[in-house]
Amino acid sequence: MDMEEAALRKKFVHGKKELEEERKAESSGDEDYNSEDILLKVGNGRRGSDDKLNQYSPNRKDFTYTKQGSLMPKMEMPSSEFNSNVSSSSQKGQDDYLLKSTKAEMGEVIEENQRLRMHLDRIMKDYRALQMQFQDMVHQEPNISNSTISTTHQETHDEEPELVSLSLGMSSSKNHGKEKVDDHDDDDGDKEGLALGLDCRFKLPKNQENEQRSPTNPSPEASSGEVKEEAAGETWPPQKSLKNVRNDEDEVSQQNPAKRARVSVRVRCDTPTMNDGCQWRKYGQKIAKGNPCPRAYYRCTVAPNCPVRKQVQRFAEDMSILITTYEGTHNHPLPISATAMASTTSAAASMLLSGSTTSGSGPPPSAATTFPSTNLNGLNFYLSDNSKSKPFYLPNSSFSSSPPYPTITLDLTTNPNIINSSHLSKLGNFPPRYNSTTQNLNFSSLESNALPLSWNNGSFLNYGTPQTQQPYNRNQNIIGSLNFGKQTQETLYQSYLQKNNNTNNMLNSSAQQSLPAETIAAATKAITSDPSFQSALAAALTSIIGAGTSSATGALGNQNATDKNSQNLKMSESFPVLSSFSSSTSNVNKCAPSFLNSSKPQSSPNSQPGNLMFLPPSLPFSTSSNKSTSPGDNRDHIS
DNA sequence: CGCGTTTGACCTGCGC
DNA sequence: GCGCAGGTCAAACGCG
Repeated sequence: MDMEEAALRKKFVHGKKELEEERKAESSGDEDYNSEDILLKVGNGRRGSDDKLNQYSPNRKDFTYTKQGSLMPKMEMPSSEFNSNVSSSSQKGQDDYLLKSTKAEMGEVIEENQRLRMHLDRIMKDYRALQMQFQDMVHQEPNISNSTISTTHQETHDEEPELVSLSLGMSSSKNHGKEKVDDHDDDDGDKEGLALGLDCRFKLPKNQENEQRSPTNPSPEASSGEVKEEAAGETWPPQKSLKNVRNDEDEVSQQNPAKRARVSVRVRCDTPTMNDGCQWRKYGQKIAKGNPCPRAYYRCTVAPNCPVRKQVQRFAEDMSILITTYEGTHNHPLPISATAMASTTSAAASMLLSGSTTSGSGPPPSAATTFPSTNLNGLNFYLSDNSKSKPFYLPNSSFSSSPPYPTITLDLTTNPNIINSSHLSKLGNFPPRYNSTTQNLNFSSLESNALPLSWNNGSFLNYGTPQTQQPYNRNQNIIGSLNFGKQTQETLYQSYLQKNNNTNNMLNSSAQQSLPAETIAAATKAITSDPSFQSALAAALTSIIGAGTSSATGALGNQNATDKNSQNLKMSESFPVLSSFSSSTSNVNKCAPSFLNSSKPQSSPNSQPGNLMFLPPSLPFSTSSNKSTSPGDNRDHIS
């Protein structure tokens, strides 16, 4: 008995050791991934491996993850029994049973390990091949695209804008990829394969930023490394309001007549607005046609000249849904608390622009794009066009004339039924004048229909460190809420931004205005094949989840009592990053109620959501002056 | 008193 | 040209 047990243990340990050794051998290369990283990366672009990857889902009950990412069988018996402390004869029967079952599990584990090894090898090969492929494209395309992007923008300026809807965690998909997103991994991959700039210019002085802006690529953020909430090339204010624009902004606008993209974020939020980490000043409010709820206009006040504005409006048919539309490009570094949102929205926006200006003829930057559905880091990420699946939206519905700007909507509400085109149409032109072509992107997490994302009134991610927020002390309250490695996030985001330039250039260079259907297909390709977008999205999502796992010291506050009470994900549980989005609908997306809150006892209920309630009272940077730090603070009587 | 919000007026673009 | 609607301005107002 004991000998058998010992043999089993030895066998098991041996198998485990092999895995570890293999991992070491693989990590000895240029990249320092672990198996998780590799799986994740491959998951970015290769749909074909989804099923395989799913095997690693921590959701599996018979396996658990070790810190190193290796799979360990979940032993039914206590570890003490496994340590051959089987002296008691009364337990012999039980021990026999346990040993028998353990033996069987051991065999499974060994087989599993072997399979894993094979998969790992294959994945590594695929990944490197893709990496090389993309790298080649990145190196080859920029020159061409740089010379043509300006004209491309001109040519596409009048092209019919599209509304792209991004739905996070809304549909039930079957994919359960291994969803853990490893930021470092992304960084590495970006660095090597995507040539993403990792130089952090987050605080680049504005003049330098302008210098770094490529004349051919209007996106300030993309080149300057600033966080952008809008798509590349877009500039605020609209041409009609240029009279009030600063000179530098005028220059940008004039140089970049390219269409502007808007990013609309839809969140269930009980608070007037969601706190996205930026400071906003309300400058107007208006009743929009078709929506009894007034639309509020906010201007970014982080920097005096920041052209970024946003509109906040309640959803007409569901007042609990708050729609925030961002427009413009920040000309200043953003508070860390704002980078998460910014990265997500910028990714979406750039994707939108890329897709809208890309013809379907060109090969996607990377293989593995599957239309209309793609697995993105475990997110079922599919796009539906007018002719195909229409999960939640009814494209071509009641949108009126051609919208001035392409708009991408990030739908963080959990109820797919609510958000659909018919509802949109009743928003009262919010965004205004939307048009026919509606692209739907559903970042659905498998079985989950809810996204644990919550902005906590906006800042759903807080991974910053004080050092990075020097200019924005007011927002530092967020610090301490979720610190999971700012550098990783920043790097990743920077990488995304920089890479995005390349991608856009690439896409634009090959782009000609195309038919709507083609445009949709192109957008799909662009989206699904754009590792940067995936990375950015994954980063945002990961940060959320990662934050949740970390015992967020600070709260992401800003929730009203109701939100706070809302249940939340048990972040303490092990989860695969993206797959973990399976929260009940109720959890989802109330601005405040985020799972993030769950990690934090609502110690600091703040009547003013905008005020970074997150700050421990002791923190010096909290000031009362930021009354308007976020619209949430502002008493905009929306709804 | 300073700062932010409110709100009516104004500007602009678009469709008829 | 007119009307409508979105968007912005800026004086008035309120709050701390």
